[in-house]
Amino acid sequence: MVSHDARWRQRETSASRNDIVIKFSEVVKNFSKKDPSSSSSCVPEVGARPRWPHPFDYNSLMKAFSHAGEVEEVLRLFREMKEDFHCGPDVVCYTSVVDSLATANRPEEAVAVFEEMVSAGVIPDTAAYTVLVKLYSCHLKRFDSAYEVIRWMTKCGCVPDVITYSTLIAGLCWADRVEEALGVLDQMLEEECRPNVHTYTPIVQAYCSRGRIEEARRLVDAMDAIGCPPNTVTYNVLIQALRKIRAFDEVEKLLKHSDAKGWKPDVVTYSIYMDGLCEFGRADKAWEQLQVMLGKGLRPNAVTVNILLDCLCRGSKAPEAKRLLERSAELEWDADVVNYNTVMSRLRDAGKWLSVLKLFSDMIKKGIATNSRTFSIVIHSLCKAGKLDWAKCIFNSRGFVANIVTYTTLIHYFHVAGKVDEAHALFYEMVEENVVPNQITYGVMVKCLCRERKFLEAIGCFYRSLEDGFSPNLFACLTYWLVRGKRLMEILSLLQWILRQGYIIDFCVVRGLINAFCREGCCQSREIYILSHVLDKILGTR
DNA sequence: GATTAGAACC
Repeated sequence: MVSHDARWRQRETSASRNDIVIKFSEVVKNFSKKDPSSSSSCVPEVGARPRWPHPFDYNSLMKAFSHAGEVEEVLRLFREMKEDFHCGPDVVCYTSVVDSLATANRPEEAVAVFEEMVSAGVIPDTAAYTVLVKLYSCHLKRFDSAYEVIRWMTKCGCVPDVITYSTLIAGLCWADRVEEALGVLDQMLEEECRPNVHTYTPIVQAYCSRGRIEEARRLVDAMDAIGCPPNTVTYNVLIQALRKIRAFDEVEKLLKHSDAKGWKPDVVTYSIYMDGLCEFGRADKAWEQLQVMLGKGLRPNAVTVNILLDCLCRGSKAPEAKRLLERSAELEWDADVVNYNTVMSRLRDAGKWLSVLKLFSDMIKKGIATNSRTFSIVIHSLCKAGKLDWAKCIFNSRGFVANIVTYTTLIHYFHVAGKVDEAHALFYEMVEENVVPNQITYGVMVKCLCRERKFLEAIGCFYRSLEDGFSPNLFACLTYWLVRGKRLMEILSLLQWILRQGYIIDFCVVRGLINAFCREGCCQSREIYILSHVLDKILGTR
């Protein structure tokens, strides 16, 4: 069965499927009918049209699926290549698969495929080892292993190149180990491996994200001096940092001198700048930048449009944002699902459920693929307006993909409306549908059960939530309700159990408990004794 | 003809 999450991802990536189909048709042109009885060789005769898909073809397809985040398709093609066509993957194909798995955060499988390549007698090249470095450095932050891969590849006669080192440096920078990254840069220079703009930009970014703007500025200037001029991406990183500290004059200065410095601001540059202007209440100036962009022949993309729509919504102009979205085709804006979700969520917050429904209908008419987030916004909007029946009706409609947020929203509103049975039924349906409850869902359920004075069930629900880790907030919520229900003995045994498990009860939990006890007036005879015992347990004073 | 590195919105 396909999980909800996977179905959600399919919707999220539906736009990129078109690209895949185009690439697939190009590849298919090179394929003739599969003939399992003929020779298994995949190498065409000289001058003959290839009868079998070549590793090139497989690799093009695998890259397209990998780019769209469809790792299962990549793996299916990889298996097909090995089993159906008996055409052993070469180092390039193995590298694509390892990279795809690493990017999809499936490290064990990535390493297993790499090992399979070595066992199959395929010799890894620099690109293959670099993907392993990326896995350990950028994804797992296991730098000892990343260094080990570099030593190992060198021993095998494979020289690490500028990409290998830049990848390692990027990982170190993201892990806030800038000084160590600078050490790697020195090592590169010692080995006469010339750094490029990809090597320096992550370092500029690390300085920027830690507020070390002056060092970032100096490095950008130094890059020019050492013959590795910063490019648009480097400047975008710097501009993002300047925008955060509201140094808009400096951003203007950088843009003004861009020609002289040899770089061209792109749609990302203007989007960053406009987003900063919007965030700090300078919407008019942001819209001016849109004109500047258009004047340079740069078309706003979906991200730019989103920044502007969000800007309107923040300025209490959500209805205006809605009108722009509805006219997006005429304005030649490529409105996407995120744009609609942004405006719809703001309209939902403003209680404009009818406008939310109108935009939802507009999306469907325009053929813009909706996703779970869209449905959650629509459902939430209807629930907020007290239209639970309509919400349930849309929820039950065909083609609807509910996720954890949708379920939790509905459960919450059923609970608030006192429709406890429906709330419970949805919770069980969710579990049956393999949608895993999160701490927010458990919080709603605990409240729901406690309101009905089903304290033991609420405690059971809390124990179940521990599969997802201990949440002090959820624990505080449960104990608050137990105090209100005067279930002091239950609190005591729960606390004993929690402390035995080694979970940490923080200050917020203790304060919440004390407040709850005070509110309930638990200061008489036997109760005050139990209360004192409970507090001693928490504070470890007995 | 294919493989490895950096930036913006929700």
